[in-house]
Amino acid sequence: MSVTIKEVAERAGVSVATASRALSGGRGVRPANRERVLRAARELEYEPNAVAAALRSRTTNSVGIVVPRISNPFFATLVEAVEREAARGGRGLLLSTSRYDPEVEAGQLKSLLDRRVDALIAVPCHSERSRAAIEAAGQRVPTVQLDLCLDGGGGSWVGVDSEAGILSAVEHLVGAGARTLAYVGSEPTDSSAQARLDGYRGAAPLCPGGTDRVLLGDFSLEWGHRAARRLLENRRELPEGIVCGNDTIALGVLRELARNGVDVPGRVMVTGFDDIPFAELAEPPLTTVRQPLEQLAAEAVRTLATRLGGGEEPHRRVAIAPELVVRGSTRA
Amino acid sequence: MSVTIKEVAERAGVSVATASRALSGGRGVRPANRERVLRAARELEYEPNAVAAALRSRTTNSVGIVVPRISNPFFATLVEAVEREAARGGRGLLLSTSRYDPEVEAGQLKSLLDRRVDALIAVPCHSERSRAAIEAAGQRVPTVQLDLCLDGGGGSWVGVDSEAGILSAVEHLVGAGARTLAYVGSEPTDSSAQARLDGYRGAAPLCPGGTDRVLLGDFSLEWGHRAARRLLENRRELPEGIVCGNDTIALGVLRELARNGVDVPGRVMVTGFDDIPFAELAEPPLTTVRQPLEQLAAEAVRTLATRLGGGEEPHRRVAIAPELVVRGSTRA
DNA sequence: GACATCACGGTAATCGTTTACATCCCCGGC
DNA sequence: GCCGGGGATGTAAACGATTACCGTGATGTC
Repeated sequence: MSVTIKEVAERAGVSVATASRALSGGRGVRPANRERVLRAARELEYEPNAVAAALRSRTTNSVGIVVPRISNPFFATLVEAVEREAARGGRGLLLSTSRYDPEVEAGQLKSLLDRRVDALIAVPCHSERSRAAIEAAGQRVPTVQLDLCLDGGGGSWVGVDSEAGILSAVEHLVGAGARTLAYVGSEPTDSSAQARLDGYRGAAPLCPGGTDRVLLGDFSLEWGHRAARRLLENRRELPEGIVCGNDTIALGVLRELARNGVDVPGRVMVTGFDDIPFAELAEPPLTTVRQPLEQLAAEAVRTLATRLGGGEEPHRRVAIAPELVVRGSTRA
Repeated sequence: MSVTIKEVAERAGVSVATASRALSGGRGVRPANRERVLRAARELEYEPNAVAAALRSRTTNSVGIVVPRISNPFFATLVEAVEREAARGGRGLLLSTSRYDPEVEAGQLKSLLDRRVDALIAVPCHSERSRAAIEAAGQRVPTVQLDLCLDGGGGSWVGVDSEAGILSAVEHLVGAGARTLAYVGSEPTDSSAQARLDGYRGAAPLCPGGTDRVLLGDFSLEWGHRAARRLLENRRELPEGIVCGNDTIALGVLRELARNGVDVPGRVMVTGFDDIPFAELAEPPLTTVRQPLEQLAAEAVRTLATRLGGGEEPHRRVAIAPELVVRGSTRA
């Protein structure tokens, strides 16, 4: 069917060994021979069979990634950055989604391992029920947890320093004059939700007034709506600053406040977390904690690369400090 | 290193051939032997090497996809749907991005072919300069163009019926009382831009008043802003309906109109195209033409599946009719 | 001139499966 | 009792590269 290295070798008048050497790097081959091989390959329109190469060399030049979903812009951007980083190193990216189901996630990981990816990047969809599969994978190939991580740590991880991010949001709100705060976030079912909540509780003392209103639901727009309605029940006690666990919640909150004629940022200031693309399109544009996605992806791939380079490195845990992006939903 | 089928066969007391047959389907193996093989595999924690299987069987059970970018929510959703569809069939998904660069796109396609994907799905980033690479790929494996397509057709394609979509938007606007229309879209550098523009021109006669204002730029928010400013220059000639080439443009237009105190939908009605997630979060929520992404993905995979099934089918071109979603930016 | 060294190139083993083909056995029909 | 057929199994040849190992000739050194 397709032309093999054997035919290239024949046409160039050398052995397959020499042809192989010439085609991959060309070290230890006389320039004249190298040229003849390359020309023969070109003339025959030779297309190397990466599968065969992978079998023999025991490396597929590919990395697998499993994320909860791609339609979430946050993960999409992350995947894009990882893809670019991988492509730069000549590696392919095998993408899977877990749909927030640990069983599916385990199956996807297994499938990726069967396909012999050189390394794995995973966003564990559950801080406990993802453990078995991810640790098993870590036994077989370099594996790094991205963004979320397993409870209790264990294995490499690259993510953002959520506590620091929330802290900067709280500092900003207090600095801008907010005397009372509330937190609207998600139940701590994953490590980010947990860390953000911890961050809020840790930063609360900075605010002299009240900070005791903590509403926990999930990371959805609807929860933002509901939480805002709850805060609006007693108009007088409406906090002057609302720290949200992510941008989606914050957009929900903003919307509900607008519907009820509450002035943002005049009466209430709102902050989000992530800096999804719509954050700056909101009305008013949302002040938020930006996730340094490019950096996260680059760091994740770098972590894997050093592990692939043969170093039996100890596990790394990298927390990158995020940056506060101030927009119209808070006063400067 | 890892356990091979040979060891499984030994433990089960059969030949590797029988072990292989038992592990894949189990047809032509006595139930007793089948059981013993499966048990041995379980006990040894055998993990099949998909690379070796792929080499011998000449099929990798994987499909490649190349899209311009994944951070675009439209493509992200598409990729997600394709991933789900592929996973359902036990196939892996190799993801690449072209970053709207035909050269990069060609390189990615070649890399995927080297990896011997069974089939390819591509969103050609340029209607002409993508041609060579995509046609070359089509020679080697079943290939389907998704969403966008090459100029002049050729090869299989699955996408949305843009003309019909724009037509339904125009009909809706006219039905809601708009007497003058304008179109804000992208220069026809890709097939969708072209089809939507054609759609507008085709539908224009439905509107008794003027429809001659056609502003062409690119598919960006900024272009939406600029185009709206241009329309606002002469306030009296502001059209009563603005048909936008996609949602991003429409959001830009909405925003600029809001800044200038124009009542939407009272004075002007606006429609988008795509139905990206933020469309319903806009203020007012955007009436738009929804792309049936799940259907597109399913249809694309189905197209490939029939081609993989051995059928030397002629090329298929499938245009799915989109659905108009009416929201607050137009009057019902 | 002898010998160690070195760069290059060829032969063949190898990676872990699938599968073509041969073999064997059992059964039923005549 | 013989033969044909079919199902289960084993043997071994692929699949298409990489690479361990060895041979060869050139070169350098003494």
